[in-house]
Order: sequence, then structure tokens, then C-alpha cells
Amino acid sequence: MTIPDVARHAGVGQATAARVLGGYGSASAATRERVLAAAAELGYSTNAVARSMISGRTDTLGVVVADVENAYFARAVRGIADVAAKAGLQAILANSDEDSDKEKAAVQLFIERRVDGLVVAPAATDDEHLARAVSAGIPVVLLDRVLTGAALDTVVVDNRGAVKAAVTRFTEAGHTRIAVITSAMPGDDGTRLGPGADIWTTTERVAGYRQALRAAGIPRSAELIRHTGYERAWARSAVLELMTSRDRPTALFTTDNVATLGTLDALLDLDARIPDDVSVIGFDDAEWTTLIRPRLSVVSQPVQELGGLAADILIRRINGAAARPRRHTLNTTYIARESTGPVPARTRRLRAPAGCP
DNA sequence: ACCCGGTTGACGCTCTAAAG
DNA sequence: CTTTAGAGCGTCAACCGGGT
Repeated sequence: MTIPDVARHAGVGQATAARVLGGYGSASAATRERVLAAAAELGYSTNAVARSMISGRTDTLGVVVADVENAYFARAVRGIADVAAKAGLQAILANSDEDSDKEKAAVQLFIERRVDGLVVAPAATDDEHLARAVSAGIPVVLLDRVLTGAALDTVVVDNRGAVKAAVTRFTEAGHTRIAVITSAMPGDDGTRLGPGADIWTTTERVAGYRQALRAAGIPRSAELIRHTGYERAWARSAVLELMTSRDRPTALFTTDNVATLGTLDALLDLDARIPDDVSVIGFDDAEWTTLIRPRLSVVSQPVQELGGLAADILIRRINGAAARPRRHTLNTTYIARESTGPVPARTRRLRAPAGCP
């Protein structure tokens, strides 16, 4: 059923039926009613493909994140989708798995699909493909991460400051053996970043950690900085190793959801008591952080607002806003709960249970 | 028989010009 | 206010004439 069918059935001209059904131009109330009745009777529904052909819009937003299963991205996507829906746009998702090639492929596919705009949490510092999207007339807003080379609207939080403030809680409580667990890809030695893994967020958070140590006059030691990769199991084994080593840390800061889950997993296996054996602060106030005991102290970021703001800026761009691209930095808050405490008086020996890898 | 580059028409809708 | 006629959007299959 197409507009000519509806027009014929309603006994009006094709253009009139199109105007009524498309919601543009004018038509008398009586005509409108006839057209709508005919459309309902015939079961007409708009052909969005045909509409896009002339309008040049698809009313869709492409969203590329590392992994929608990650609670952080899930909430961000929720924020994006809600704001998009209010503007009559639909978000389409792709996962990059922090792989630059996958991200490029996803962006290319979105360009081919002629999405009206893109929200990307970039996996790497390479931005050529994003510039291509922009020159193809598809505006791009970066989420969660900054690309230094690109002049793009960007929505982030103050990662460095947030982590510095949180780690300072540790130093103020007297901790000096403070480890940081990140789920960035490690290099060969397990402590430095691997090639292409210099994700802005992680870099900033580790920088915040370093600043806090420096401010407290604590010499930094490389073995306390662990880049464990994007699998929770990897973070887990890194923490198992770290916590059973001599001179183990008394405080752990985890920079993201995956690292936090892997860390807690390891501490459960070690039967470590939080915070008596080790204090923990995580980044991101996931829902489950208050369901466990002790409740986890966290840096909380307004994830859903972050996504919503990204979508909002993007929609403005789609509608022709020409302002110079800028970085929007939202604030985080530290939420003190029960997972942090003073330095343990003496370190109880921790060991992994038998059969535990 | 085949391959080549080029042209045409079809898809469903939006939008304009011109006329009723 | 409403109508008709028609251009055009981007892509593809089908077709065309011309060449191997």
C-alpha cells in the first residue's frame, strides 16, 4: 500500500494524501479525515526507505562503543537512546571490542547506511575514519574519550581529577602500597600499555593515580600498575598474583567495571577481607556495588547524562548547529562506603585455594 | 558466445509550479 | 484550499549498441 493507493481510496489527489500522511503542508480537516481513514482501512504505513531517498535523512544515530554488555556503556547507550527517541531518532548499536579495525568497519557501515550522526567511544587515537564521516556530512560526537588530534564535540568526565581525589583518600589514610588495576591491553611486560591501547580514559586515570602518589610523596613502583586487558578473568589473575606476592599492596584502585569485577573475584577466591586485609575503590557506581558486603566505595560518574548530552549535542549538529566543536566535561563524585579502611596492622598471608588458576 | 561502457526506467516519496 | 503534473532523490537491474 502506497500513497497513490491511499489517495485513490480516499478520492483525493496524490499530493494531498502525501501531505496529510507526511504531516507537512496544509489540508482541510475533512480531507485529512478521509485520507487517514483510507490509510487505516488499507493498512498503509510509511515507507521510510523511500522517504530517506528524498529527505536525505534516515532518522537514525550510529553508536559505537567497546561493549554494550559493559554496564558503563549500557547506561550511556540508555541515555543516548532516550534523548534520540524524544527527537524521533533511533539509535543503532555496534561493539568495537576496543579494536580499532572493528570500530572503523562499524563506522564505515554506518556511513553507508547514511545514519544522521554518530556517537563513538573511540578505541584508539586514530581519527581518520571519523574525519571521513564528518566530511561525508555525518556529524560525530565522541563519548567518554578524547581524541587529541580531532576537532570533534566530546563528552567526558574529569577522569584525572576524579582518580587523583579518590587515590588521595588512600594516601590520607596512610596507605603507601597502592595498586591500580586497569583493563587496558598490556604490553609484553604486563605493566606498560600495549600497542594501540593508549585509550585516553585509562591514560588519564593512571595519570590521576600517579599525581596522587606524587602529591603524597610516595615513590611509584611499576609492579603496582597493572594493565590486564578487557577480560574480567585477566584482571582476576593479575590480582591473584599481585595479592599473593611479597610486599603486596594494601589498597587497590580499579579504573573500570571489568577491572573491578575481576579484582573482587580474585579477592573472594583469596578469602581476603575488605577492608581489613585490603582497601578497594572502584571507578563507576554500578548497581551491584551496593549489593555486595562490604558495599564498595566508588567514583561515580553521571553515565546516563553523559550519553544523553552526547545525543543532545549530536542532534543539534544534525539540525545544523555550526558552533565550534568543544569538550564538555562533567563532574564525578566520590562515594565513601565500606570498602576502605586504614592500613592493616599486620598482613595476613593470603593464598589461593587449591585448584584455583 | 562473451564482454564492455553507457543509458534508461523503476522504486515511493517530497516538494514545487501552475491551475482549478 | 485543493488539485494535477512532474522533477528529482540514489541505486540497481535490464537493456543497448558496439566490440572481441
